[in-house]
This record gives sequence, structure tokens and C-alpha cells, in this order.
Amino acid sequence: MSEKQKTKRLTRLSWIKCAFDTLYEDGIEQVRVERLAKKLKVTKGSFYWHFKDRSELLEALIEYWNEEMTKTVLQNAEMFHGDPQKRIVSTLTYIVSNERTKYDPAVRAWANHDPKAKKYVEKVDKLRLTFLIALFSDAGFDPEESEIRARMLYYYVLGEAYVTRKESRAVRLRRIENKARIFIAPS
Amino acid sequence: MSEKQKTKRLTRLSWIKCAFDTLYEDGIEQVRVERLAKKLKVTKGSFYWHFKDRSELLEALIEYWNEEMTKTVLQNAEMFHGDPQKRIVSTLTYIVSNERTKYDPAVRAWANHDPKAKKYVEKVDKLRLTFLIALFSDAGFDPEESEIRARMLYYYVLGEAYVTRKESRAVRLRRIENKARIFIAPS
DNA sequence: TAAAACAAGTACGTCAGCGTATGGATATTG
DNA sequence: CAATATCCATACGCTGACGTACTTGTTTTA
Repeated sequence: MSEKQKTKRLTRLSWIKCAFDTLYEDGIEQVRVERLAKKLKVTKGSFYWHFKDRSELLEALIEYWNEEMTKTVLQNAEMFHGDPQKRIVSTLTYIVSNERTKYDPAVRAWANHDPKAKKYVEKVDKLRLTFLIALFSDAGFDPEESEIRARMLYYYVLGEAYVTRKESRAVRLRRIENKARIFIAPS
Repeated sequence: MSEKQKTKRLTRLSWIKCAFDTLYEDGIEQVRVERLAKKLKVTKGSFYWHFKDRSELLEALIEYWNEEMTKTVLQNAEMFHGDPQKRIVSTLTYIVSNERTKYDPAVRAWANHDPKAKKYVEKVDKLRLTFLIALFSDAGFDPEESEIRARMLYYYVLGEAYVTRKESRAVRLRRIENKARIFIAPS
């Protein structure tokens, strides 16, 4: 019964987070100011104090996602050490476990019809791929082979998110750890 | 200047196809009757003659997609013969080449927030996977390994569609043919 | 504690999109 | 060629969503 936040007054971030959940649940088109207002139990008077208009919210939304995802990748880079092959598995495990990555499909769907969102998605993709490629390099593959394997692995993880969303993380994790070995296996 | 069709009068299918293009270009939320009417250069009077309401169009849309995709898979099954390993590559090539599969991401994005669409997507996924699994079985892998490889391959192809859409088919084809070998390589 | 800054409420105008009703136009068929 | 079935246009009412203008309430801070 007791709300987590005191929720006396809202901040810009309150709206962004609410928008995020709505994006995840219903898609970007349903991220509408009056709808969010209802969810947050205020009127749009609040919204238009924090944002110039709807497009400003959307911009803030994609930038927020970009920052979070960038943090995630960099965090990861510092988190795991030791055996490169094990680091690859750890990284995948981390990706699947991380709450934040669940927003990926929704953001991608959005980016598919919005150039601005698309730019950020491409940025994040690039960052992630760079990171994965380095992992394979560390594991002993030459540059070309590293890129091929990194891409395959990355695309696989993406695709996996589109088909198996009803399955539990535990199941997904077990499978991914197994499959990663195929990607790691020497050519 | 000369229209392909005489376009004197429209049919149900005219609307469905137009809806499909719009779904692809702008997402399901933009599939609106007045918008389609404008595209087809008629008024909604036409639409409401062919369809009871918007939801009937959407239903027809996803059913149409289902039929087309089912046809595509079955066609493929009959098209390629001989060396199972080569058939795997041929199948992938076929998937990427086929005009129809380009609608996949848009349909999936839709399915993500629409249970009815979701049901059909799952149906198509199942059909495709069954087909791919059989391919790997024919190539000599045991049932369990066949499923693992088929899924990996399928997810990879899906994921690939989400990242490299700006690249030409030719480029995608060359890469896929190369990468398929990793999936085919014996464990 | 009064003033300033901050946050939210209220009321309104506008527009796009859905669906209905009804009449007009064009094929098709007897 | 007249009658019927098919297809489309026009006009309307309704709703939800955007954004604006203005007011009201609540914290901070001087």
C-alpha cells in the first residue's frame, strides 16, 4: 500500500522513467502526455512544466537510454577479469541478466521509424560490438575473425530477445552459456 | 505515369497490401484508415465497405502475413535438394533474398504489443524452426544438437535483420554464407 | 514570514482519427 | 436496357490527444 517514493512532487526523471515503462509495455506511440499523467496521478499541467512538449520528452528518453546502456557496457568492461573465454560467457550472462537490456526491443522498434532514436541505437550497437570484438581478440582470434564472431554472437543475443521473451531468465542463461561455446570454439 | 493496375476500383486485398507497406514503413500505429485512403486516393467510404472496422483490417493483415510466410517456408522445402549442408546455406540465402521477410521486424514490433499478432508470429517461428531443425538433422546432427544449432542460426538471422538493415542484400548475403559455416561445422 | 521559485490544476481551442448514415456512381447480369 | 449488386463520396458526431493561458498551491530562501 505504501508508495515507494513519497511522490509529493514529481521531477523530470519521474516522467522519463514512467515514459520508459510505457515504452516497454505499449510501444512509443502510447507514450502520450495525458496517459503518463494519469499513470502518475497528476495532470498535464505538471508535464508542461518539466517539458516543452512531447518531442522533448522523447528526446530525453532516448538520451537517457543511451547513457544507461553506455554505463552498462563500461561497467561490464571493468567487472570481469581473467580468462578471456570465460569473460565472454560472463558478458553474455551479464547482458541477459541485466534488467536494463529488457528495453532493447522496444527501443529498437521505436528506432525503426524514428531517425533520432535510430542514431542512438546505432551508437550503442557500435559500442557493444567494439567491446565484444575486443573480447574475442583477447581470446586469441585475429581481427577479422574477431569481428565476425562478435557480430554473430551479438546478433544472436538480439534475435534471442525477440523470440523467447516468455521464457525465464534462468532458462535463457543456461542455454546461452552452452551456446556461447560454439562461438568460442576455435575455427 | 501509367499505374500498374487500372485502379478503377479497389478490392479487400488492395487495402491489405497498402496496410502492409504502411506497417513496414511507419509501424502498426500508423496503419489508419484515413491515411490508407489518402494513399489509395479514395475516401474511407471505400474502406468501410470492404471492412467492418479497423480491427478487422488488422486481423486480415496478420492472417495474410501468416499465409505468405507459411507458403514461403513450404516453397523452400520443395525448392532445394541434394547435399544437406548446401541446403542450409541455400535456405539462408533464400530467407535474406526473399522480399517477404523484410516485413519481419515490423510484424514483430507489432506482435510485441498485440496478443493476436503475437500468436501468429509464434506460429511462424515454430514452423521455421521445425524446418531448420530438420535441415540440421539431415546434415547429420543428433536431435538435441540440431535444435540448438537451428535456434542459434534462426536467432542470428533475426538479430541480423535488426542491425544491418541499411546494408545491401548483396553484402548481407556474402556474410551470411560465410558465417553459416560456423553453424554447420561439426562439434 | 514574505517573496520568489517551483510544481501542479483548470479550462479552453484545435485537430486527427474512428465510425455512421446516406446518397451517388459504376459495373454486372437478367 | 433496366435492375441489382457493387463500390465510393460526402457530411456528420464523437473522442482522445496536443498545446496554451492562466490560476492555484507548495516549498525554499532571503
